[in-house]
Amino acid sequence: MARKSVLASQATDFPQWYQDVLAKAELADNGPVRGTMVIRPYGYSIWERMQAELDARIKAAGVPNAYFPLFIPESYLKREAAHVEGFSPELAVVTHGGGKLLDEPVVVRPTSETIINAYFSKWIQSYRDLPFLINQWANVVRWELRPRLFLRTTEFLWQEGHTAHTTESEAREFALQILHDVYEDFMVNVLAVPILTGRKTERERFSGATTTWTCEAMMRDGKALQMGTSHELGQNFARVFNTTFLDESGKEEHVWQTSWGASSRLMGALVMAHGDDNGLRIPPLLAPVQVVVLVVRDEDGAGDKAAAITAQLSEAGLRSQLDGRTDTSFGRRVVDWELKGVPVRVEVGPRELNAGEAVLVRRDSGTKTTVPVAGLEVAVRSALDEAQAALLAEALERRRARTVEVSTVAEAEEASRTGFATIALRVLGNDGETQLNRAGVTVRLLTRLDGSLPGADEDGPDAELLAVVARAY
RNA sequence: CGGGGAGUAGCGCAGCCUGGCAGCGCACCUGCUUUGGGAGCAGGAGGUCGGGGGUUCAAAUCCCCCCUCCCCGACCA
Repeated sequence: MARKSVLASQATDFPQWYQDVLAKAELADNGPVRGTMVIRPYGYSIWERMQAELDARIKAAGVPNAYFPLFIPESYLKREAAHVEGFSPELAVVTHGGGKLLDEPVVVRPTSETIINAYFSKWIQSYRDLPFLINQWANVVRWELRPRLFLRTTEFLWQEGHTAHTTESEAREFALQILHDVYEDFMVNVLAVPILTGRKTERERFSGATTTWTCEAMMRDGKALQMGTSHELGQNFARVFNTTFLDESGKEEHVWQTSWGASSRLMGALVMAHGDDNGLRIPPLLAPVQVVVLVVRDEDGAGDKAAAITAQLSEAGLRSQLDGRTDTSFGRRVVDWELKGVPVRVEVGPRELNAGEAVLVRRDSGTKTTVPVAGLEVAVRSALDEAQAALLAEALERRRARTVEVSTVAEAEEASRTGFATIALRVLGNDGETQLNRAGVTVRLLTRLDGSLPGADEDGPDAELLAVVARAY
């Protein structure tokens, strides 16, 4: 009964490990059309947890949900020059409908700024209507040249928020509020993934935005992943869609807008930020199943006892599940739950029964402790709390260890082989960014020297900014 | 689209060079024994060998064309 490895090891072949774990943990499969993805029930249950956590934060920011059409008139996209230029190569365009050639092709939304603005201009009349806030949960399509499950798929799931405000500063404030109170809070406190927040460089900015704010994290292979973005759109879309309002003095003004999104890519972040050679490690606050109860051997009523323990844990408010299988070897069952990353495992066998105990195993550390069944929920809860904190601490430490300050572009390129590099923007410059791009390295974000967010206009040769550069997914 | 690798059972692969009954491991089904870290034995089912064309008595194998997937780039959440 020697243990065989189920997954490729991360150190040997990280991309293979990623594919292995998606399959073995039953998260997703490739769809039949290149770049499409089937999200399996276990994977989807995790996504639903992400949705629930994000949605609650979005609502707390005062943004209600709505739904806009999948199909957008092609002409809408073409109105905003930078926007259409940014998206045209990745659009899916429908030319036929009902068996006939369409007069005007419709595009499958790559994002919904245009169609939402068409309705904002209809609904917004007065400063009294502002701020106008909308979020939608939807699928979008961007024809990808190089798809990867969750990280970059042709069709993906996301939420996209769209807001309109009376002033630029109010719009900026809102974009940053979403960045911090929705994205950063969720990513750090629920996903247990430490992130850097900052501003995108001009070439990394969203097509049609004036400023893009981003959340970037380091994966276990040292590469960066953009986990969410919040954009200031200025009046770009308002002008082309004529989204105006009458201000208090009766003057007609264009609204100032934001848009912001986080996608099913977060699933990839979860896998690559915490997963180890034994499978996923899901942070307890996110986990759809927080604790699984296993019957080691169904003797002396162990099966019944395990069911009772599961009920006990559920009643205590823990997301619990009983694995009552007895036709599969114990080792197999353990490996299954490790692959799925369930944070805590409770093992009940004849040995513990007599003593009124159970074995509690933490997935993140592998730590095993024997605890009394009476009050088990307290021990489980504290194990979950510790695991949540440990995953965040581990990820933070990895990022710290793999981030180096450099003072030349060549050093930045070298450091990007294993992690992040920070370099003064003044030293990097536009040419340095080009040079790094050629080597497959991008500027992930810009911050002030102390790591705080720069102003949206804090730019130019005088700005004392720091660039964080890395290879990215 | 450029460079590299690979398509053979659900998954992982051998067979191809040198043409001659389509195989192995895991998974699956049945039975028995098992169950404290991927159980054992016995029996069984499962294949247009990515697709099309060609050469040949005979093609997974040789030739031509096409398609798909993976890795590294260019586009991007």
